[in-house]
Amino acid sequence: MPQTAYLPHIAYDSVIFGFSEGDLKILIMEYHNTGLFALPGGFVQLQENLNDAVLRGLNERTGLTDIYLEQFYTFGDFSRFDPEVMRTLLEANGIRPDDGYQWMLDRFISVAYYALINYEDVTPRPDALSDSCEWYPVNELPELILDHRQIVERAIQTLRDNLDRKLVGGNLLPKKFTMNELQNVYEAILGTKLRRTTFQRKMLAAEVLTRHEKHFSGKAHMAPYLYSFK
Amino acid sequence: MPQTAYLPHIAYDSVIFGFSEGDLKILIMEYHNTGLFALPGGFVQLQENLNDAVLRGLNERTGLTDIYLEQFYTFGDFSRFDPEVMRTLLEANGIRPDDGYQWMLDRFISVAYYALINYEDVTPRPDALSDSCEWYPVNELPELILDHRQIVERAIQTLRDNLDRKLVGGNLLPKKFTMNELQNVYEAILGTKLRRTTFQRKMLAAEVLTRHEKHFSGKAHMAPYLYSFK
DNA sequence: CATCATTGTCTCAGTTTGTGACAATAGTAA
DNA sequence: TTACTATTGTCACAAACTGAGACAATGATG
Repeated sequence: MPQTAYLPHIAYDSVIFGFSEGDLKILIMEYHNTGLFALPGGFVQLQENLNDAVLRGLNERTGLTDIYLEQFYTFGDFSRFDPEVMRTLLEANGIRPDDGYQWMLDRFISVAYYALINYEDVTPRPDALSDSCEWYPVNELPELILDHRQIVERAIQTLRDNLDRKLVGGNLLPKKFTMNELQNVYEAILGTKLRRTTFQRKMLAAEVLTRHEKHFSGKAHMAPYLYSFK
Repeated sequence: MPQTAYLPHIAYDSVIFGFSEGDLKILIMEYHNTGLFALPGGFVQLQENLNDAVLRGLNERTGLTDIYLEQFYTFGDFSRFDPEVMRTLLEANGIRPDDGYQWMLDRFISVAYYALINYEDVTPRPDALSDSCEWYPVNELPELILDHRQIVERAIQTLRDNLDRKLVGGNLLPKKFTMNELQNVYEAILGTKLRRTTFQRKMLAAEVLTRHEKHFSGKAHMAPYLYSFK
Protein backbone atom coordinates (compact mmCIF):
# COMPACT_ATOMS: atom_id res chain seq x y z
CA MET A 1 0.00 0.00 0.00
CA PRO A 2 2.33 2.78 -1.11
CA GLN A 3 0.97 6.22 -0.41
CA THR A 4 0.69 7.23 -4.03
CA ALA A 5 -1.92 4.60 -4.80
CA TYR A 6 -4.74 5.99 -2.66
CA LEU A 7 -6.54 9.24 -1.98
CA PRO A 8 -5.38 10.54 1.41
CA HIS A 9 -7.83 11.31 4.23
CA ILE A 10 -10.60 9.32 2.56
CA ALA A 11 -11.72 5.84 3.56
CA TYR A 12 -14.80 3.72 3.36
CA ASP A 13 -16.33 1.28 5.81
CA SER A 14 -18.83 -1.40 4.94
CA VAL A 15 -21.53 -3.01 7.04
CA ILE A 16 -22.12 -6.34 5.33
CA PHE A 17 -25.39 -7.91 6.36
CA GLY A 18 -26.21 -11.59 6.15
CA PHE A 19 -28.96 -13.74 7.58
CA SER A 20 -28.63 -17.20 9.12
CA GLU A 21 -30.11 -19.20 11.95
CA GLY A 22 -32.76 -16.58 12.45
CA ASP A 23 -30.26 -13.82 13.15
CA LEU A 24 -29.21 -10.73 11.28
CA LYS A 25 -25.41 -10.83 11.15
CA ILE A 26 -22.57 -8.65 9.95
CA LEU A 27 -18.99 -9.33 8.94
CA ILE A 28 -16.36 -8.19 11.45
CA MET A 29 -12.59 -8.36 11.03
CA GLU A 30 -10.11 -9.06 13.79
CA TYR A 31 -6.61 -7.70 13.36
CA HIS A 32 -3.51 -9.77 14.01
CA ASN A 33 -2.23 -9.86 17.59
CA THR A 34 -4.29 -6.93 18.76
CA GLY A 35 -7.70 -8.12 19.87
CA LEU A 36 -9.06 -5.17 17.88
CA PHE A 37 -12.25 -5.63 15.89
CA ALA A 38 -13.37 -3.44 13.03
CA LEU A 39 -15.68 -3.15 10.05
CA PRO A 40 -14.21 -4.14 6.72
CA GLY A 41 -12.99 -0.99 5.06
CA GLY A 42 -10.48 0.35 2.63
CA PHE A 43 -9.24 3.21 0.54
CA VAL A 44 -9.95 4.71 -2.85
CA GLN A 45 -7.43 4.57 -5.66
CA LEU A 46 -6.47 7.85 -7.28
CA GLN A 47 -8.53 7.27 -10.43
CA GLU A 48 -11.17 4.93 -9.08
CA ASN A 49 -14.86 5.65 -8.53
CA LEU A 50 -15.75 5.65 -4.85
CA ASN A 51 -18.50 3.07 -5.39
CA ASP A 52 -16.11 0.85 -7.34
CA ALA A 53 -13.59 0.95 -4.52
CA VAL A 54 -16.21 -0.39 -2.15
CA LEU A 55 -17.28 -3.10 -4.58
CA ARG A 56 -13.64 -4.07 -5.02
CA GLY A 57 -13.22 -4.40 -1.25
CA LEU A 58 -16.40 -6.43 -0.92
CA ASN A 59 -15.29 -8.72 -3.68
CA GLU A 60 -11.98 -9.31 -1.95
CA ARG A 61 -13.71 -10.25 1.30
CA THR A 62 -16.63 -12.24 -0.03
CA GLY A 63 -15.78 -13.31 -3.56
CA LEU A 64 -19.12 -11.91 -4.73
CA THR A 65 -19.52 -9.59 -7.69
CA ASP A 66 -23.22 -8.72 -7.90
CA ILE A 67 -23.87 -7.14 -4.54
CA TYR A 68 -26.72 -5.01 -3.28
CA LEU A 69 -24.87 -1.98 -2.00
CA GLU A 70 -26.06 1.30 -0.60
CA GLN A 71 -24.22 4.31 0.67
CA PHE A 72 -25.86 5.67 3.81
CA TYR A 73 -23.68 8.25 5.56
CA THR A 74 -20.30 9.94 5.59
CA PHE A 75 -18.65 10.20 8.98
CA GLY A 76 -16.51 13.31 9.18
CA ASP A 77 -16.05 14.27 12.82
CA PHE A 78 -12.53 15.20 13.78
CA SER A 79 -12.94 13.15 16.96
CA ARG A 80 -12.96 9.93 14.95
CA PHE A 81 -9.29 10.59 14.32
CA ASP A 82 -7.23 8.38 16.66
CA PRO A 83 -3.69 7.74 15.39
CA GLU A 84 -2.87 5.41 18.29
CA VAL A 85 -5.32 2.78 17.07
CA MET A 86 -3.83 2.81 13.60
CA ARG A 87 -0.30 2.78 14.98
CA THR A 88 -1.16 -0.31 17.04
CA LEU A 89 -2.59 -2.05 13.97
CA LEU A 90 0.47 -1.32 11.87
CA GLU A 91 2.99 -2.26 14.55
CA ALA A 92 1.24 -5.54 15.35
CA ASN A 93 1.76 -6.43 11.72
CA GLY A 94 5.43 -5.46 11.78
CA ILE A 95 4.89 -2.35 9.67
CA ARG A 96 6.84 0.81 10.45
CA PRO A 97 4.81 3.95 9.66
CA ASP A 98 7.97 5.55 8.30
CA ASP A 99 8.09 3.03 5.44
CA GLY A 100 5.50 4.89 3.43
CA TYR A 101 2.58 4.27 5.77
CA GLN A 102 2.60 7.61 7.57
CA TRP A 103 -0.54 8.65 5.68
CA MET A 104 -2.54 5.95 7.43
CA LEU A 105 -2.07 7.79 10.72
CA ASP A 106 -3.73 10.92 9.36
CA ARG A 107 -7.25 12.04 9.94
CA PHE A 108 -9.80 10.19 7.79
CA ILE A 109 -13.28 10.95 6.60
CA SER A 110 -15.14 7.70 6.04
CA VAL A 111 -17.98 7.02 3.65
CA ALA A 112 -20.13 4.22 5.02
CA TYR A 113 -22.01 1.65 2.94
CA TYR A 114 -24.17 -1.30 3.76
CA ALA A 115 -24.39 -4.45 1.69
CA LEU A 116 -27.01 -7.21 1.68
CA ILE A 117 -25.79 -10.62 0.65
CA ASN A 118 -26.90 -14.20 0.70
CA TYR A 119 -25.13 -15.81 3.62
CA GLU A 120 -24.79 -19.14 1.83
CA ASP A 121 -22.88 -17.61 -1.06
CA VAL A 122 -20.02 -16.39 1.07
CA THR A 123 -16.86 -17.74 2.64
CA PRO A 124 -15.38 -14.68 4.36
CA ARG A 125 -11.72 -14.04 3.61
CA PRO A 126 -9.43 -12.09 5.93
CA ASP A 127 -7.00 -9.65 4.34
CA ALA A 128 -3.27 -9.19 4.95
CA LEU A 129 -3.72 -7.28 8.19
CA SER A 130 -6.38 -9.43 9.78
CA ASP A 131 -6.67 -12.81 11.43
CA SER A 132 -10.25 -13.37 10.64
CA CYS A 133 -13.35 -12.06 8.92
CA GLU A 134 -16.36 -13.58 10.60
CA TRP A 135 -20.10 -13.28 10.99
CA TYR A 136 -21.42 -11.83 14.23
CA PRO A 137 -25.09 -11.46 15.16
CA VAL A 138 -25.84 -7.76 15.38
CA ASN A 139 -26.89 -8.23 18.99
CA GLU A 140 -23.62 -9.89 19.98
CA LEU A 141 -20.95 -7.69 18.48
CA PRO A 142 -17.52 -7.41 20.07
CA GLU A 143 -16.21 -3.99 21.00
CA LEU A 144 -15.26 -2.17 17.80
CA ILE A 145 -12.57 0.40 17.13
CA LEU A 146 -13.14 4.12 16.63
CA ASP A 147 -16.75 4.98 15.84
CA HIS A 148 -17.54 1.70 14.10
CA ARG A 149 -20.24 0.91 16.61
CA GLN A 150 -22.11 4.07 15.64
CA ILE A 151 -21.65 3.21 12.00
CA VAL A 152 -23.35 -0.14 12.58
CA GLU A 153 -26.20 1.48 14.49
CA ARG A 154 -26.83 3.91 11.69
CA ALA A 155 -26.64 1.16 9.09
CA ILE A 156 -29.31 -0.84 10.89
CA GLN A 157 -31.50 2.22 11.25
CA THR A 158 -31.20 3.02 7.56
CA LEU A 159 -31.90 -0.58 6.62
CA ARG A 160 -35.08 -0.51 8.72
CA ASP A 161 -36.20 2.75 7.14
CA ASN A 162 -35.60 1.37 3.65
CA LEU A 163 -37.08 -2.06 4.25
CA ASP A 164 -40.60 -1.32 3.07
CA ARG A 165 -39.77 1.52 0.76
CA LYS A 166 -37.25 -0.37 -1.33
CA LEU A 167 -38.29 -3.95 -0.58
CA VAL A 168 -34.68 -4.96 -0.14
CA GLY A 169 -35.18 -7.89 2.24
CA GLY A 170 -34.91 -10.45 -0.51
CA ASN A 171 -31.25 -9.68 -1.09
CA LEU A 172 -30.44 -11.51 2.13
CA LEU A 173 -31.94 -14.77 0.83
CA PRO A 174 -31.26 -17.22 -1.97
CA LYS A 175 -33.04 -16.48 -5.26
CA LYS A 176 -35.94 -18.70 -4.27
CA PHE A 177 -37.35 -18.64 -0.77
CA THR A 178 -40.52 -19.33 1.13
CA MET A 179 -42.79 -16.67 2.55
CA ASN A 180 -41.84 -17.78 6.04
CA GLU A 181 -38.15 -17.29 5.35
CA LEU A 182 -38.83 -13.80 4.04
CA GLN A 183 -40.85 -13.01 7.12
CA ASN A 184 -38.00 -14.19 9.34
CA VAL A 185 -35.67 -11.78 7.57
CA TYR A 186 -38.06 -8.90 8.15
CA GLU A 187 -38.44 -9.81 11.79
CA ALA A 188 -34.69 -10.00 12.30
CA ILE A 189 -34.16 -6.59 10.72
CA LEU A 190 -37.00 -4.88 12.53
CA GLY A 191 -36.42 -6.69 15.80
CA THR A 192 -40.12 -7.41 16.19
CA LYS A 193 -42.52 -10.23 15.44
CA LEU A 194 -44.91 -9.77 12.55
CA ARG A 195 -48.32 -11.25 11.95
CA ARG A 196 -48.15 -14.08 9.44
CA THR A 197 -51.35 -13.39 7.52
CA THR A 198 -50.84 -9.65 7.36
CA PHE A 199 -47.28 -10.05 6.16
CA GLN A 200 -48.29 -12.52 3.47
CA ARG A 201 -51.08 -10.30 2.25
CA LYS A 202 -48.85 -7.23 2.11
CA MET A 203 -46.10 -8.99 0.19
CA LEU A 204 -48.49 -10.49 -2.35
CA ALA A 205 -50.30 -7.17 -2.80
CA ALA A 206 -47.01 -5.42 -3.51
CA GLU A 207 -46.78 -7.45 -6.72
CA VAL A 208 -43.04 -7.83 -6.52
CA LEU A 209 -42.94 -11.59 -6.04
CA THR A 210 -43.17 -14.39 -8.55
CA ARG A 211 -44.62 -17.64 -7.29
CA HIS A 212 -42.82 -20.83 -8.24
CA GLU A 213 -43.20 -24.53 -7.45
CA LYS A 214 -43.82 -25.82 -3.95
CA HIS A 215 -40.95 -26.67 -1.69
CA PHE A 216 -41.16 -30.09 -0.01
CA SER A 217 -39.05 -30.00 3.09
CA GLY A 218 -39.96 -33.51 4.19
CA LYS A 219 -41.83 -32.15 7.19
CA ALA A 220 -45.30 -33.34 8.00
CA HIS A 221 -47.35 -30.36 6.91
CA MET A 222 -48.51 -28.41 3.91
CA ALA A 223 -45.63 -27.49 1.62
CA PRO A 224 -45.11 -23.74 1.08
CA TYR A 225 -44.65 -22.12 -2.30
CA LEU A 226 -41.28 -20.81 -3.31
CA TYR A 227 -41.06 -17.16 -4.39
CA SER A 228 -38.52 -14.95 -6.05
CA PHE A 229 -38.39 -11.20 -6.55
CA LYS A 230 -39.41 -10.04 -9.98
CA MET B 1 -6.84 29.74 0.90
CA PRO B 2 -3.40 28.28 1.48
CA GLN B 3 -3.23 24.57 0.90
CA THR B 4 -2.32 23.71 4.47
CA ALA B 5 -5.61 24.96 5.81
CA TYR B 6 -7.89 22.37 4.17
CA LEU B 7 -8.17 18.63 3.71
CA PRO B 8 -7.21 17.82 0.12
CA HIS B 9 -9.57 15.92 -2.21
CA ILE B 10 -12.55 16.59 0.04
CA ALA B 11 -15.26 19.17 -0.59
CA TYR B 12 -18.86 19.73 0.29
CA ASP B 13 -21.73 21.12 -1.74
CA SER B 14 -24.95 22.48 -0.29
CA VAL B 15 -28.43 22.63 -1.78
CA ILE B 16 -30.08 25.46 0.13
CA PHE B 17 -33.86 25.38 -0.21
CA GLY B 18 -36.16 28.31 0.29
CA PHE B 19 -39.80 28.96 -0.53
CA SER B 20 -41.30 32.12 -1.99
CA GLU B 21 -44.03 33.11 -4.43
CA GLY B 22 -45.30 29.56 -4.50
CA ASP B 23 -42.00 28.15 -5.75
CA LEU B 24 -39.36 25.96 -4.21
CA LYS B 25 -36.05 27.73 -4.81
CA ILE B 26 -32.37 27.09 -4.23
CA LEU B 27 -29.34 29.32 -3.91
CA ILE B 28 -26.99 29.30 -6.90
CA MET B 29 -23.69 31.15 -7.20
CA GLU B 30 -22.33 32.73 -10.36
CA TYR B 31 -18.56 33.08 -10.66
CA HIS B 32 -16.87 36.27 -11.79
CA ASN B 33 -16.44 36.71 -15.53
CA THR B 34 -17.19 33.11 -16.42
CA GLY B 35 -20.92 32.63 -16.82
CA LEU B 36 -20.47 29.49 -14.72
CA PHE B 37 -23.09 28.60 -12.16
CA ALA B 38 -22.57 26.29 -9.20
CA LEU B 39 -23.91 25.18 -5.87
CA PRO B 40 -22.42 26.88 -2.84
CA GLY B 41 -19.66 24.66 -1.56
CA GLY B 42 -16.41 24.66 0.31
CA PHE B 43 -13.65 22.76 2.00
CA VAL B 44 -12.99 21.25 5.40
CA GLN B 45 -10.31 22.61 7.69
CA LEU B 46 -7.72 20.16 8.95
CA GLN B 47 -9.17 19.91 12.45
CA GLU B 48 -12.76 20.79 11.73
CA ASN B 49 -15.79 18.51 11.87
CA LEU B 50 -17.28 17.94 8.43
CA ASN B 51 -20.73 19.09 9.60
CA ASP B 52 -19.24 22.22 11.14
CA ALA B 53 -17.51 23.10 7.90
CA VAL B 54 -20.86 23.05 6.12
CA LEU B 55 -22.53 25.14 8.81
CA ARG B 56 -19.68 27.62 8.60
CA GLY B 57 -20.17 27.92 4.84
CA LEU B 58 -23.92 28.34 5.19
CA ASN B 59 -23.45 31.02 7.78
CA GLU B 60 -21.11 32.93 5.46
CA ARG B 61 -23.65 32.83 2.65
CA THR B 62 -26.85 33.42 4.56
CA GLY B 63 -25.90 34.93 7.91
CA LEU B 64 -28.02 32.27 9.64
CA THR B 65 -26.79 30.15 12.52
CA ASP B 66 -29.62 27.77 13.39
CA ILE B 67 -30.11 25.91 10.16
CA TYR B 68 -31.92 22.68 9.39
CA LEU B 69 -29.20 20.71 7.66
CA GLU B 70 -29.06 17.15 6.41
CA GLN B 71 -26.35 15.19 4.69
CA PHE B 72 -27.78 13.09 1.88
CA TYR B 73 -25.07 11.66 -0.37
CA THR B 74 -21.37 11.63 -1.13
CA PHE B 75 -20.43 11.96 -4.78
CA GLY B 76 -17.23 10.12 -5.52
CA ASP B 77 -17.10 9.28 -9.21
CA PHE B 78 -13.79 9.94 -10.87
CA SER B 79 -15.64 11.44 -13.82
CA ARG B 80 -16.70 14.42 -11.71
CA PHE B 81 -13.05 15.48 -11.81
CA ASP B 82 -12.65 18.24 -14.39
CA PRO B 83 -9.60 20.44 -13.80
CA GLU B 84 -10.43 22.72 -16.70
CA VAL B 85 -13.51 24.06 -14.94
CA MET B 86 -11.55 24.84 -11.81
CA ARG B 87 -8.72 26.37 -13.82
CA THR B 88 -11.21 28.65 -15.55
CA LEU B 89 -12.64 29.74 -12.23
CA LEU B 90 -9.26 30.53 -10.76
CA GLU B 91 -7.96 32.35 -13.83
CA ALA B 92 -11.08 34.46 -14.17
CA ASN B 93 -10.34 35.68 -10.67
CA GLY B 94 -6.71 36.41 -11.45
CA ILE B 95 -5.41 33.50 -9.41
CA ARG B 96 -2.46 31.48 -10.68
CA PRO B 97 -2.68 27.80 -9.64
CA ASP B 98 1.05 27.84 -8.96
CA ASP B 99 0.54 30.29 -6.10
CA GLY B 100 -0.51 27.57 -3.71
CA TYR B 101 -3.79 26.73 -5.41
CA GLN B 102 -2.64 23.67 -7.31
CA TRP B 103 -4.61 21.45 -4.89
CA MET B 104 -7.89 22.92 -6.13
CA LEU B 105 -7.27 21.33 -9.52
CA ASP B 106 -7.10 17.85 -8.01
CA ARG B 107 -9.80 15.27 -7.96
CA PHE B 108 -12.46 15.90 -5.29
CA ILE B 109 -14.95 13.77 -3.50
CA SER B 110 -17.91 15.87 -2.45
CA VAL B 111 -20.25 15.36 0.47
CA ALA B 112 -23.63 16.86 -0.34
CA TYR B 113 -26.02 18.45 2.15
CA TYR B 114 -29.36 20.11 1.87
CA ALA B 115 -30.58 22.93 4.06
CA LEU B 116 -34.08 24.28 4.66
CA ILE B 117 -34.34 27.93 5.56
CA ASN B 118 -36.90 30.67 5.83
CA TYR B 119 -36.59 32.72 2.68
CA GLU B 120 -37.42 35.94 4.48
CA ASP B 121 -34.54 35.56 6.93
CA VAL B 122 -31.88 35.61 4.26
CA THR B 123 -29.97 38.12 2.19
CA PRO B 124 -27.67 35.93 0.11
CA ARG B 125 -24.02 37.00 0.12
CA PRO B 126 -21.58 36.13 -2.67
CA ASP B 127 -18.08 35.08 -1.66
CA ALA B 128 -14.72 36.29 -2.97
CA LEU B 129 -14.88 34.23 -6.15
CA SER B 130 -18.47 34.90 -7.13
CA ASP B 131 -20.52 37.73 -8.56
CA SER B 132 -23.77 36.70 -7.08
CA CYS B 133 -25.58 34.26 -4.89
CA GLU B 134 -29.21 34.19 -5.90
CA TRP B 135 -32.44 32.27 -5.57
CA TYR B 136 -33.57 30.22 -8.57
CA PRO B 137 -36.80 28.22 -8.80
CA VAL B 138 -35.86 24.55 -8.99
CA ASN B 139 -37.67 24.32 -12.31
CA GLU B 140 -35.71 27.18 -13.85
CA LEU B 141 -32.11 26.47 -12.96
CA PRO B 142 -29.29 27.66 -15.19
CA GLU B 143 -26.81 25.11 -16.46
CA LEU B 144 -24.58 24.08 -13.58
CA ILE B 145 -20.94 23.00 -13.53
CA LEU B 146 -19.72 19.43 -13.09
CA ASP B 147 -22.36 17.10 -11.65
CA HIS B 148 -24.18 19.80 -9.68
CA ARG B 149 -27.36 19.19 -11.57
CA GLN B 150 -27.43 15.58 -10.38
CA ILE B 151 -26.73 16.74 -6.86
CA VAL B 152 -29.79 18.97 -6.98
CA GLU B 153 -31.95 16.16 -8.38
CA ARG B 154 -30.91 13.85 -5.60
CA ALA B 155 -31.46 16.53 -2.97
CA ILE B 156 -35.02 17.06 -4.15
CA GLN B 157 -35.66 13.33 -4.19
CA THR B 158 -34.34 12.94 -0.65
CA LEU B 159 -36.37 15.92 0.52
CA ARG B 160 -39.52 14.35 -0.92
CA ASP B 161 -38.78 11.04 0.73
CA ASN B 162 -38.21 12.71 4.09
CA LEU B 163 -41.12 15.11 3.91
CA ASP B 164 -43.68 12.99 5.74
CA ARG B 165 -41.25 10.93 7.75
CA LYS B 166 -39.49 13.86 9.37
CA LEU B 167 -42.12 16.57 8.94
CA VAL B 168 -39.50 19.03 7.84
CA GLY B 169 -41.67 21.27 5.69
CA GLY B 170 -42.06 23.88 8.43
CA ASN B 171 -38.40 24.81 8.24
CA LEU B 172 -39.10 26.63 5.00
CA LEU B 173 -41.62 28.95 6.64
CA PRO B 174 -41.61 31.65 9.31
CA LYS B 175 -42.25 30.44 12.85
CA LYS B 176 -45.97 31.09 12.49
CA PHE B 177 -47.82 30.19 9.32
CA THR B 178 -51.28 29.29 8.08
CA MET B 179 -52.33 25.80 7.09
CA ASN B 180 -52.65 26.98 3.51
CA GLU B 181 -49.05 28.23 3.46
CA LEU B 182 -47.85 24.90 4.79
CA GLN B 183 -49.83 23.09 2.14
CA ASN B 184 -48.27 25.26 -0.55
CA VAL B 185 -44.81 24.25 0.67
CA TYR B 186 -45.75 20.59 0.48
CA GLU B 187 -47.16 21.00 -3.00
CA ALA B 188 -44.05 22.81 -4.21
CA ILE B 189 -41.78 20.07 -2.85
CA LEU B 190 -43.85 17.18 -4.13
CA GLY B 191 -44.76 18.86 -7.39
CA THR B 192 -48.40 17.83 -7.03
CA LYS B 193 -51.62 19.35 -5.77
CA LEU B 194 -52.95 18.05 -2.47
CA ARG B 195 -56.49 17.89 -1.19
CA ARG B 196 -57.15 20.64 1.32
CA THR B 197 -59.28 18.74 3.82
CA THR B 198 -57.12 15.64 3.79
CA PHE B 199 -53.98 17.68 4.28
CA GLN B 200 -55.47 19.61 7.16
CA ARG B 201 -56.70 16.47 8.86
CA LYS B 202 -53.35 14.72 8.48
CA MET B 203 -51.38 17.63 9.88
CA LEU B 204 -53.68 18.09 12.85
CA ALA B 205 -53.71 14.35 13.57
CA ALA B 206 -49.90 14.27 13.59
CA GLU B 207 -50.02 16.41 16.75
CA VAL B 208 -46.95 18.39 15.82
CA LEU B 209 -48.65 21.78 15.42
CA THR B 210 -49.64 24.37 17.98
CA ARG B 211 -52.59 26.56 17.09
CA HIS B 212 -52.25 30.26 17.74
CA GLU B 213 -54.37 33.36 17.09
CA LYS B 214 -56.14 33.99 13.81
CA HIS B 215 -54.43 35.86 11.03
CA PHE B 216 -56.43 38.68 9.46
CA SER B 217 -55.10 39.32 5.98
CA GLY B 218 -57.70 41.98 5.10
CA LYS B 219 -59.28 39.69 2.53
CA ALA B 220 -62.99 39.13 2.39
CA HIS B 221 -63.26 35.68 3.89
CA MET B 222 -62.87 33.66 7.03
CA ALA B 223 -59.50 34.28 8.69
CA PRO B 224 -57.30 31.21 9.08
CA TYR B 225 -55.52 30.21 12.29
CA LEU B 226 -51.78 30.58 12.59
CA TYR B 227 -49.79 27.48 13.54
CA SER B 228 -46.26 26.73 14.63
CA PHE B 229 -44.39 23.47 15.00
CA LYS B 230 -44.15 22.19 18.55
C1' DC C 1 -56.68 -43.91 8.11
C1' DA C 2 -56.28 -40.70 12.07
C1' DT C 3 -53.10 -37.22 13.63
C1' DC C 4 -50.40 -33.00 13.51
C1' DA C 5 -48.02 -28.72 12.23
C1' DT C 6 -48.03 -25.48 8.73
C1' DT C 7 -49.84 -22.97 4.84
C1' DG C 8 -53.01 -20.24 1.75
C1' DT C 9 -57.07 -17.88 1.88
C1' DC C 10 -61.18 -15.81 3.70
C1' DT C 11 -64.01 -13.03 6.88
C1' DC C 12 -65.12 -9.45 9.92
C1' DA C 13 -64.20 -5.46 12.57
C1' DG C 14 -61.61 -1.41 13.30
C1' DT C 15 -58.93 2.25 11.38
C1' DT C 16 -57.37 5.35 7.96
C1' DT C 17 -58.02 7.95 3.69
C1' DG C 18 -60.56 10.10 -0.40
C1' DT C 19 -64.34 13.04 -1.36
C1' DG C 20 -67.72 16.21 -1.00
C1' DA C 21 -71.07 18.95 1.98
C1' DC C 22 -71.88 22.65 4.97
C1' DA C 23 -72.00 26.29 8.19
C1' DA C 24 -69.05 30.11 9.97
C1' DT C 25 -66.36 34.05 8.91
C1' DA C 26 -64.42 38.68 7.14
C1' DG C 27 -64.44 41.49 4.13
C1' DT C 28 -66.95 44.17 -0.22
C1' DA C 29 -70.74 46.20 -2.55
C1' DA C 30 -75.45 47.79 -2.65
C1' DT D 1 -78.00 47.20 7.24
C1' DT D 2 -78.09 43.69 4.19
C1' DA D 3 -76.76 40.66 0.38
C1' DC D 4 -72.71 38.55 -1.69
C1' DT D 5 -68.23 36.08 -2.20
C1' DA D 6 -64.06 33.56 -1.23
C1' DT D 7 -62.00 30.90 2.18
C1' DT D 8 -61.77 28.18 6.33
C1' DG D 9 -62.74 24.56 9.96
C1' DT D 10 -65.28 20.64 10.60
C1' DC D 11 -68.22 16.88 9.69
C1' DA D 12 -70.30 12.83 7.12
C1' DC D 13 -70.05 9.06 4.24
C1' DA D 14 -67.84 5.71 1.27
C1' DA D 15 -63.77 3.36 -0.15
C1' DA D 16 -59.48 1.34 0.91
C1' DC D 17 -56.42 -0.66 4.08
C1' DT D 18 -54.95 -3.29 8.34
C1' DG D 19 -55.29 -6.27 12.56
C1' DA D 20 -56.89 -10.50 14.19
C1' DG D 21 -58.75 -14.75 14.02
C1' DA D 22 -61.16 -18.86 11.53
C1' DC D 23 -60.79 -22.66 8.58
C1' DA D 24 -59.99 -25.95 5.10
C1' DA D 25 -56.10 -28.01 2.46
C1' DT D 26 -51.77 -30.25 2.57
C1' DG D 27 -47.75 -33.59 3.39
C1' DA D 28 -45.74 -36.32 6.21
C1' DT D 29 -46.00 -39.90 10.33
C1' DG D 30 -47.43 -44.09 12.66
